[in-house]
Order: sequence, then C-alpha cells, then structure tokens
Amino acid sequence: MKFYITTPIYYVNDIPHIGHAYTTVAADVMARYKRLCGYQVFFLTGTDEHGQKVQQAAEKRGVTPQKHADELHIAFKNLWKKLNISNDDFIRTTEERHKKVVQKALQILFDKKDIYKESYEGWYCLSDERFWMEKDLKEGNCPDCGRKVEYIKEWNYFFRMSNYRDWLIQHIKENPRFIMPESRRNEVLGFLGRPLGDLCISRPKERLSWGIPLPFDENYVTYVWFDALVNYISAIGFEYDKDKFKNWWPSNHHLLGKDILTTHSVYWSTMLKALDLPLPENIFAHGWWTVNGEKMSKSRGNFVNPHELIDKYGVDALRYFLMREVPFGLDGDFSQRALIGRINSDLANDLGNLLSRTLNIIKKFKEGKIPPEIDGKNRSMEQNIQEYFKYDPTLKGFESYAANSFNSFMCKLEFHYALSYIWKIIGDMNEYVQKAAPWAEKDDGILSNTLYTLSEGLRIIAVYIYPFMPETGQEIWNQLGIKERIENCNFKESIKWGGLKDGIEIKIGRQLFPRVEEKMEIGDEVTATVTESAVAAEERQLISIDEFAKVDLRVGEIKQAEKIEKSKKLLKLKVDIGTEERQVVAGIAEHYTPEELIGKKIVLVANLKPAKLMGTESHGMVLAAGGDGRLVLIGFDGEVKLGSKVK
RNA sequence: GGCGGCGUAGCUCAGUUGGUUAGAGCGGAGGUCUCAUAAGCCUCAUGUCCGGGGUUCGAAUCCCUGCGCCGCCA
Repeated sequence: MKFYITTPIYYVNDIPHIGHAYTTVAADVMARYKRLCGYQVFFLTGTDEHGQKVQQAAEKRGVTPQKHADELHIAFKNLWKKLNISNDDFIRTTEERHKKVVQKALQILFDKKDIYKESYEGWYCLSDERFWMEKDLKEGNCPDCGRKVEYIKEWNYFFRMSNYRDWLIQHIKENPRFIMPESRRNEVLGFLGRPLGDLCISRPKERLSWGIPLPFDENYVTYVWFDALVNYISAIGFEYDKDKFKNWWPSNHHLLGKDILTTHSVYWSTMLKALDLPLPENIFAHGWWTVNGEKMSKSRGNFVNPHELIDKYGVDALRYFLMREVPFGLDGDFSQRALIGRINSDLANDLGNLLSRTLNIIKKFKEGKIPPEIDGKNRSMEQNIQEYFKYDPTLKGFESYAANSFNSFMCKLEFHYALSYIWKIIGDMNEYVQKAAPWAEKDDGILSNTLYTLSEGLRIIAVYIYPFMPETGQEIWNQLGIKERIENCNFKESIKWGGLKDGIEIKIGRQLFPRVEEKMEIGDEVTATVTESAVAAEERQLISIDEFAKVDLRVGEIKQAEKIEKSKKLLKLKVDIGTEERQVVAGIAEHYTPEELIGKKIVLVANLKPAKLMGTESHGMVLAAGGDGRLVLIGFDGEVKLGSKVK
C-alpha cells in the first residue's frame, strides 16, 4: 500500500513562518503515521522559485535569480530539519528534472490543442503579476496592492480550462472527500457555478524572463502557477520514470492553505484531466493562523518565527500545539499564552507528570523494574483503563477501541480529535493512579498490576503520539527501558496490550516537558511574540519620509503609574498629551518603579492601534531604548510643551 | 450586491434525525491525597442557548424576521 502526500511548494522569497510550518507539520504527522501503519510513503515538499518577485528581489540584491533562490531556499530546508520533518524529497522548480516535466506537459497540451494563442489586453499589475478588469480598479490602481497598473496589449498562450468545467463539477459532486473541508468544497462548487474562463499560462519574455521557456515558443516563459503545480508530478517521475510515477500517482492528499484552494481544485484538476491523469484523492484546505488576534502580514511585521519558538519551548511542544489547538481546516490564533497553556496543562501536568509519577512509583516500590501482570489481580479500575487498549474482535480493521477511534480521526485529518482522544485516556490514567493509590497498596499482586497497567498504557500512548511528537514518543520508550525505536515498529503490533516485557529496568530521564513559568513569559508577550527574520528586517529598513510621517509621536507626561497584577514587566500608565490623557501599558516594570516615573516627560506613539495586554487596554506606546538587560525611556534635553509633535 | 456559514458558561468550543435537571477543556473559587513537574484527584456554572415572532404536547435544535460577525464570489 502506498501513500503520497504533499505540501505546497513554498515561495522562495517568503520568510518561513508558522503558517508554512503548520502545513508541513501536518503532512509530516500523516506521513509518519502511515509509515508506522506499514504504508510505503512518499512525502513531498519544496520551493517555488520562478516568477516576477524572485526576479525583482534578485535584481535588488544584485545577484542572479538562480543564486538568490539557491540561497533562500535553504531557509526552508533548515526549518524542516529543525522541525523533524521527514520528507522523502524536496523539489525546487529550478531543477532540471522539474523544468523538463513542465515543458513536456506543456507540449502534450499544445499538441492536443488544449493550449492556444490569443491576444489579450487589459490593465496589468506588475507586482501581483495579473490582469484586472477596468471596473475593478481602485482609482485607477490595483485593487489588491494599490500600486499603479499598466494598460498592456499582448499575445499569450491559454489553456482551455473552460472545456473541463462540467466534468470537474461532476467529479466534485461524485467525490465528497475530494475537496475538504466541506465548506470549502461548497465554495469551489459555487465558483464553478459561474462561467469559467481559460487560463493564461504564459508570460512574454521581455516582461518576465525568470521562468521556464515554453517549448513551442521561445519568446515566452511559463506562468508561475502552471509551473508550480506541476511539481506534484515532476518529483515522482512523470514522463521520465514511468514505474516510479505509476507507483505514486495519484496523490492521497494535497495539503494547502485556504488561499490557494482555487488554484489547486480548479487549475490543477483541469490540468490533470487534460493530461489524462487521475485526480488526487483529496485536496485539503486548512485555515490560517492569526497572531494575538491579528492577521499575519509583512507590513505588520508580526510573523511568528518558528525557530525562536522551538529554541524556547522545544520542537514537540510546537508540533503538538499546532495540531491540537485548532481543528485542521479552521482558522486559529497563535499566542505565546495559548502555547504555554497547552504546554503546562496538556504536556507537563497531564502527560509528563503521569510518566514521572509512574516511573517513580516503580522505582520506589518495585526496585525500578517493570512488574509482571498477575492473573486474577485486576479490579474493575484496571479493566477500565485496559478497555481502551484491548482487542475487540467485533471491530474490524483496527483492533482496540483507542486504535479504532484514533485511526478514523487521522484518516479524516482531524488531528485535534485524535489528540484529544488520547488525552482523554491520559486523563483517565491520572485519575486511576489517584484512586488506585499504589503507594498505599498492601497487596503485592494488585500493586504489580497497577504499575503494569500504567506503564503499558504509557508505552502504547507513546506510539499514538509518536507521529505528532516523535522525540517525545521515543523518550517515553527509553525511560520505560524499551530498547527499540518506535519508527521501526508496526503500529498495529505495537499498540497491542501486553507488549511491554516485565522485568526490564526503567531509566528515569529528563522531564518530558518542564513547566513554563507563566509570570515570566507573559510579560515577554509585549516584545518577544512578534519577531522578524533578518530578511524581513532588511526589507523594512528603508522607509520614505511619508511613511515616517504616519507615526504620530507626541510629547507626554506620565501622571500615574501602577503595576499590573501578575505581570513582572508591565506597568499601567496614565499619560497626559495635552489634548487628552491616555492609558498606556508599558513593559518597563523591571527597569522603573512606578514612583520614579511620575512627572517624567516621554515620547508616545499616539496613533498606535489600541491593544489589550494582560486584560488592560493600552492606547499608545512609550518609546524606550534597550539592550543588555537595560531599558531607558526616551526623554528630552530641554523644556517641551505637552502634545508637541516629535519629528 | 449574490451565495454560504456562524452567534451556547469569563475564554475556546461540543451539542446527533426537535424530547427528561444544556455539556467539555482552559481559567477562577474551595477542599484533599502525597507517587509526581507548586503536578494529581474531588467539588463549584440561577448561562435571556444574539433579539423578536411562529410551528409543535415539547426547540439551542425546524420556519420567518431583526441585529452582529465571517467566508467565497462580484
């Protein structure tokens, strides 16, 4: 049995952020799970490296587009390594193997007259690389990015997408699982309910040279979307390795963000049909992450940098959070507070502590060796826990209650359900330890069974969580004294009750998940949650005077200052800016006492969007300079009037 | 503007084809064990189920309507 799963190929100019990590982790979880279940798995990711923006960015840096892409795609590879992503291949659209397939595909479509040449005129936005209808323009500018558009008349090549509309509608209707979640499927059907145009698949070389040349016309390169989508078949040998291709295609899942659903469900599906290829079994559009309730965007500079989170909290904690916090398919909000909440309650208190207490009891009462299961010594308590894991011949396929539910959630990509199901068992096990109270148990047989039930339960749970948290799953096995690697095991075999051998010596190790001290971390929210990579910072370095003028800086005087409860860093200030008094929350409590602040003249960003910090409204921001653990408020050299504009 | 979705405890959300006292997790309050990561366990929600009208013996659940939010399309 084979299983082929993909992520989109990421645009090489992007800074890898939590959104990229999300799709890729989800694909990795599925890939690991299927491998464990005995499937032959191919997990593909990669980078999209052609197009206008890459060309422009390269020009700006004074390097060739190829060199630019060579350097930048590494950022993705590095992140996947750090996130323990087990992809089987990484395709770049600038690779020969890909370019050849794109050209081959184009030639096939051209030969069967599915590609034709046509003149086209309209308003073109250089930045977005697309044409706009006159009526859609906003004051003569691009409705999307607001930049200038140009009226262009040119000849281009078009793919007869419209020919396949009816067929596609029928395919979607007949295959309810083709596009998921269902709400997205309905949207696509709605989209297809209207007339469907043909797809322009070329760009004239004089306008854009960084692309794959059309095989039948040297004066054009391939439109990036056509180029990019083909990666799903170019990586597995379409038209150059027939056996490989036959083995893997069609894919089982294309995972992607909801923003690129149309391109996949409509463009890609019709392209495949025109190429006489079967369609993927499933296209799954997941949701987006906001950050502290706000949309992630370049202009806000609020990309969450996964590297930093991993360094701070660990890979598995981040992977767990992404998969557990939000149903796959819906939007979610990322905040350090939510992440820490999950770490402390689910990972540290529930799972980590369960392992820790189990091992310590074994150490204390059983000389550190897994005790045997004694016949006739199980009470209903033990049976209730074992019920989750034990074989039930009436269930087909998967052999225990837990496995059956878990598997069905996984197959529907309902990761949050899969995890909460496992955590329900973990919760029951914690309750069970309490009720069984092995530390007070006099009957050695009962004690033995209690400890076996706990450790065997944990052994199996480690297998379940392994696809989500590979390091943690393995670490649980290590500490239980199991020598094998989970990745070398078979899922169905290793989740069977009784697999844990008695007599083996446990090896108490590190805390699985140390608790994160909230008081310290929540203050960080102000400064540390929102981070930028070097590239983003570089891009944002130069601003025009107009852009600077947008920031309304005012002279203010601090009238009141008090500590915010439970926060180490935050102070609530009342600042007089002449015309009004503002409430502002500032992260300076570790550097100033409230008393010494009263009467200080400071610089306030007066037109900052209001925000709530630790439940307190903040209308503005006080400027300060910091570094090396010091923070100093910005003040004035001489007398200034309250409310004066700072320029 | 068209189509679709949503609005349930402080927060995030479950609530099957309408049926007895509307649930979970987190947070909060109190209690308790001691194996454990100041963890665990137990107890605590008089919530206008967005408002209004209707159908019904009975509606969070169906219909109409008003308000608010969101998605897709234009």
